[in-house]
Amino acid sequence: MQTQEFEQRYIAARKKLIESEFAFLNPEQRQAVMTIDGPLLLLAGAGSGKTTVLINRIANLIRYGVASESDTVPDGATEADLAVLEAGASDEARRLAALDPVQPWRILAITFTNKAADELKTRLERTVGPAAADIWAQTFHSACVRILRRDADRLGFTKSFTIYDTTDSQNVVKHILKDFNLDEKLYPYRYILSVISKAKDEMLSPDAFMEQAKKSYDVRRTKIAEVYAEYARRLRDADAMDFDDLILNTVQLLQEYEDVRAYYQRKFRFVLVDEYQDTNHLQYLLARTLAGGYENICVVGDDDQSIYRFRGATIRNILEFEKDYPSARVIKLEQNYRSTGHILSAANAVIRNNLTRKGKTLWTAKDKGDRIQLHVAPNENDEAQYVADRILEAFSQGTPWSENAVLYRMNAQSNQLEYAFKRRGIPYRVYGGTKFFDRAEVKDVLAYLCVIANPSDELRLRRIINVPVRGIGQTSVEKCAELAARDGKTLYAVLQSAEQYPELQRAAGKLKDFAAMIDALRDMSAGAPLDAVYDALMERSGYIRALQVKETPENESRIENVKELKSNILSYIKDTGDSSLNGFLDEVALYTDLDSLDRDADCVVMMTIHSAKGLEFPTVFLVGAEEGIFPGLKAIGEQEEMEEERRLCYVAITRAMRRLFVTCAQQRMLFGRTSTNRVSRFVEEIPDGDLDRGYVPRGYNYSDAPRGFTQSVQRPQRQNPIRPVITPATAKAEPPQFQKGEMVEHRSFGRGMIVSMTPMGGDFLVEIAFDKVGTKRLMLKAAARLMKKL
DNA sequence: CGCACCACAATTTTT
DNA sequence: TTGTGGTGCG
Repeated sequence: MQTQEFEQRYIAARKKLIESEFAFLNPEQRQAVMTIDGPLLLLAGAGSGKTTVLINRIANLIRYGVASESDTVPDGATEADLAVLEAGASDEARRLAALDPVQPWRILAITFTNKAADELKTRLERTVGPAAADIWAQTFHSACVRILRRDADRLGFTKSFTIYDTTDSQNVVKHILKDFNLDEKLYPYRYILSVISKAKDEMLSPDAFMEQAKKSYDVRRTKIAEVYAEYARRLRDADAMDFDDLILNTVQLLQEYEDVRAYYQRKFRFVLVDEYQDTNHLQYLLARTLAGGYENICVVGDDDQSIYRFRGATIRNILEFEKDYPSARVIKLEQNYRSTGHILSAANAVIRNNLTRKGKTLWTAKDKGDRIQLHVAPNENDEAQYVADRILEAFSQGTPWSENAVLYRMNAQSNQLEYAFKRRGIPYRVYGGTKFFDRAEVKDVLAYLCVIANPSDELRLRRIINVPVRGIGQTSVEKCAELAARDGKTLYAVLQSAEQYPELQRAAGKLKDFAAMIDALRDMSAGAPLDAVYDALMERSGYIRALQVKETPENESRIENVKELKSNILSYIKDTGDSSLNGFLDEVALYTDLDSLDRDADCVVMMTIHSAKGLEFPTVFLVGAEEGIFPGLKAIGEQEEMEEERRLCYVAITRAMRRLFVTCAQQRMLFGRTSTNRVSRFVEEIPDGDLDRGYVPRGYNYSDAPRGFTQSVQRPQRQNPIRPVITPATAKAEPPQFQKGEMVEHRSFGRGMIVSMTPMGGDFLVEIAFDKVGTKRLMLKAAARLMKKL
């Protein structure tokens, strides 16, 4: 018999034990980890350790189940048990503390990026061990694919439907515009896609959208409705879904099919959503529906970091979470572990100017650190030089290149910086450039694989039907398409039975051969592992052979890329243990960022502020802080847009751990036009105490400053003493594996000779004369792993 | 059919 | 200014 006193002591001891397990967290973090039941909104400021909380919350669920909040005492509990619990941490005590532990497969943790999902998985693995493998830690899109692969046939797709990426969607729309004879000026495909995307977000079917458009008597909108309908039809015919469809169709599947909904709602006892401020309406619905069984939904977000409004993200989701879930509990994480005082104070001051926000103020236990350094350069060229100089200066004092990040509003701003870095031999890497999977040759091979998996995929079929050239011209393809339309077959089906069509007599043989090749590869893919299918594809299609015919450097790099794809396949098989074609294609379709930020390479990092979200760097350069650039022209005079820009600025500032430089140019040439800009209002919003304005030329708003002055001469001395400079000679320099005069083979630049080698910091600056791409200056440490001696 | 040249447009973009 | 996409010619 358990007395009331016994129960209370038992519950208290149990809670104390769990608390001690998470003693390394701060009180708010710990509270978040130990809050179990019902909806929970976690307002997590930048750098407040939200991923840590997410991980440990899951760990708590798996280890202790609902124990940290429950007032239930297990039936058979004895005095002896209590004694063990009260004695504190031991394996036995931990076992006793657990109450209804949550099975890992009943936890769904949704993120936005693959990077975030991967990080979550890796850290979960480290914290909870092998159990991590069963947790659904996925992106919105990959979770939807997983759900749809089971039941897509109920929606009229096959289970091996294809995923269209943005480029595919664009191509479909472009084709439709052409077929409909619509003027591209009046109907830009980008705009149309954004309208379609918005319609999907509101769950408006093409019919419903059309009805709405007709009611508005808007001719243009009515036309767009027709395009939308045709777009939907074509994707359906191709057995394809675009990114929005993945979410939309999942929501529809769950809404329309009681049994499917019940299955997932019973399955997911706990749902966690990361970056909740970036969810759009559909994603909100999805999360809400999936969590509909137990309503144990925990969302983590920061309204101040919502920067994807233009993509449909609505800050409403986070601002009104408490309305959506009246029983919701709210916990704010306001202690920042990333940035020093001045930086944080500046971030707070800037964001405070926004009206639409929940309101929270970050604080730090760190000291004030350096003030934010402002630099007003006469033009964008000097601005870039200033940045390069500061980085070089830091490097000579022992700071690795990779501790520096340069953030800008637009990709177009990176050029001048690249130029300045190249001239000084500063190794850098630009993120957000052309991605591996966007290369034409890679897309070709992937198109082959897509067609093998899904012959209805006409878009991709058309792409490769004559690549490499096999004598199937435009005319033949169009004729086939007409026949397909006439007989209500797919284009591919016409190819397969080409000999039956007298219209095709001349091309029939080639068409049939092509279809036979794809068919054979499909048969093979049913049994053989993917890498073998790839080899067979290369052999039978002659893709690489065709590239080898002409020995140009471009073709060589194309061959490299195609082969690189095979190593991607191999590592996919190795990582997942899955060697199916469909699995790999899903991965590729949803993975935009495979060559993601690798920490090994010691390079200065350059990217847009958008791509920097979620990252941190010891030193950050925020460049182009000018009215018209940041905030952008389009935001000036628009309240909501301006607030989004300000949030973007908040994100930028809070990326910096120890040092933040803000730069702007009085005159800037952008898109071939020179303009004179004032310093960004966001800079003016930073309190004087946190900002070192450096040297400000008289009348800095205008273009009358003397040209060609250099900042270092005219700027007053910094207040903080500059650390002694380590001369390159005294820095620890490893003996180089390479020597002057040697011939080397570089992975991207090819064959070359080392012309010079200059010690610099703990590294060497090498100059290599390449046969094909001319002389390049590289930092040896970074380059060495890409080179071998010849 | 492939390549060269010219016009045109250019926030941001997790999937 | 730079990159891309479309057109026209060899």
